[in-house]
Amino acid sequence: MSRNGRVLVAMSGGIDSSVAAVLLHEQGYEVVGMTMKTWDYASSGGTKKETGCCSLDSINDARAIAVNLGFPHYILDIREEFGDYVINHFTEEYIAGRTPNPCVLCNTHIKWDALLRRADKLDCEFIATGHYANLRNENGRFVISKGLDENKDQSYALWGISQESLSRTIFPLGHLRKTEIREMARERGFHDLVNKSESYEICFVPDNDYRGFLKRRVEGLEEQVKGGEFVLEDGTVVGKHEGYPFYTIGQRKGLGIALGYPVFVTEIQKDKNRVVLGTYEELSRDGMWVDKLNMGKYADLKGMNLETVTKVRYNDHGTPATITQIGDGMKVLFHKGVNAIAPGQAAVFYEGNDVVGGGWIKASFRQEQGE
RNA sequence: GGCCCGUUCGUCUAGGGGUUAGGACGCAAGGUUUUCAUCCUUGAAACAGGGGUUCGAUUCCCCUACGGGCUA
Repeated sequence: MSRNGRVLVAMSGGIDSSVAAVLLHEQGYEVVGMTMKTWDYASSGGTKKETGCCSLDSINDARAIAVNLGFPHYILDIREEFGDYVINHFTEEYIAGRTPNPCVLCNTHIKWDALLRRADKLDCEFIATGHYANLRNENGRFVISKGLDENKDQSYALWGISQESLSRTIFPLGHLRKTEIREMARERGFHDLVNKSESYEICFVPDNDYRGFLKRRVEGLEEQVKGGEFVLEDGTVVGKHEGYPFYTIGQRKGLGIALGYPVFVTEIQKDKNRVVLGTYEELSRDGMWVDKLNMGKYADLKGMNLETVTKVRYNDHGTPATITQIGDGMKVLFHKGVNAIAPGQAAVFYEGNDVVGGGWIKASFRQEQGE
């Protein structure tokens, strides 16, 4: 029955990873299911019941699929390593005045490593996830490319995974559309999955209130930073804020500032505890510096320019940009202005549908200030 | 102390004897989204108070309160 080998499938309990497991099973892989527990909801202080990927319900949902199809299912407890690395990084970044992306960080440094280690113990050659992305081997490189379903494409979240990890990874859903996934689940009688609402919050912030989480987690933070000033780009003070860590560049909602026109956070000045506000036009930047690169399609771009479409956020459509590798960092020059570049978020470079690589945004600049 | 002007959603305002009192920003709720955000849709929300005139007053008139201009 193991025509294709053994594969460890990361199952969150949601429809996507469940269908991924089902498909691999039907394709003749010897499937082993694995649900990761990254966080204990009891300790995050929220009052809402568990809804995320690590809840008891989710684990049971994943297990039910495994039982139904007759393959083994395990729970992988990575609370310790996840908490130390991802959550500490998360709070440190906000305190540093940046905007972290814990999901990408987890994929890059925790999830794949943890899965592969467990895969080794269970004699699995491969691991698989329910991400909407494709993967191919070309010129000795493993190249991630966008999922077929443009609206669901998740390649952005995967830029940080090492070549070595990718060499053992399968994305069974990359060539499918969400509507097809739903249809497959329905055909196979998994009606609960079809109706299950998807969870979008950070897995360790189940009530979706990251500000509350930060306040609970960092002793004295709230008192220390509250009462800073909102200023316009010309320095005019227009109000008081809750503290610089509670804002992100590009943010509009929750400022409580009514000037007659919409204003956005354009800059966070940590040292002065100031949050700079500006118009939509004032959010625009011409380029940025990206570091901690992980290259995908090409091993190295040193000494050459590459035309790409670069995303600065998960949900960004991407903007044409010329990228130039300088040392271990990348200089990105956009062909037109890009709004709301937030240091701490990930930048991902695309060539067509292929992920060239990515890194963490260090700083953005306007043309006259660049170079 | 005399003579003028102003007071409309939380904010800035449009309007003007019969209007569902309009808009922008803010706020709230949904939608989109494995981060934070953005974006989209919908919603709640006001005529300073008291008297008149009138079929009818937020609008016209008169007082009271709070704000701006020449004069002793």
